[in-house]
Amino acid sequence: MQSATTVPTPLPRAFFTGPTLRVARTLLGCVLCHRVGHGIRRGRIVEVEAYTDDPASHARNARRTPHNAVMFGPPGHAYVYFTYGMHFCFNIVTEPDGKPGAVLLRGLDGLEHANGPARLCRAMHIGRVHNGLDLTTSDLLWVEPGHRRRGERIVRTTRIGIRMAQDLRWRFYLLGSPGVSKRDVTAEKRTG
DNA sequence: CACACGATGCGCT
DNA sequence: GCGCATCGTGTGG
Repeated sequence: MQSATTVPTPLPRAFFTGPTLRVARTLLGCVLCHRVGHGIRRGRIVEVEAYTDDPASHARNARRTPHNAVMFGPPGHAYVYFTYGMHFCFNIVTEPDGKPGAVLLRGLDGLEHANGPARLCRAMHIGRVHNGLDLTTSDLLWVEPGHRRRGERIVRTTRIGIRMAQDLRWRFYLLGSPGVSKRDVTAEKRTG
């Protein structure tokens, strides 16, 4: 049990510098933290997707634009974008500086209505102002180490809501977690 | 400058 | 399963 006055212990930059797929898997079980008002809002990460310079990514063709520039920057920063005229999505930048990569957070446990990337942002009060924020040095928004429970399995399946590269199984979630936005029963059987 | 459309979610059929 | 809200961005004329 942690006291309310505990100083943040954010995951260090080295955690996010690795290959996007590995960082994505490793983020499962970690805890996203945001100071909101007088308290800290926390959610356990239970569903993620990896994006690099693949055809479904905002950094497709490794093409850098003002909009996706954060994805090319140093790891451990927040990449927040606005979509469908009303929703925000929250990513964490991966890979060494100069190489594009990010992990989209799609589901949290421990909060109501934090399943799905847009609802996650609403539940965590994350928005446009957080784009580019360094999560490894900020005392406002950060990620803390977590753990997977004994026997807790990772399901590996395809990403959601994209048209390109639908064959890639770059979505990962924790089996049985209520914060998962969309289950894949077939993939769960493969998991065992 | 016009326009198509999206890493979504909600309500209705 | 389908339509739609609502707007920033990329692309093409």
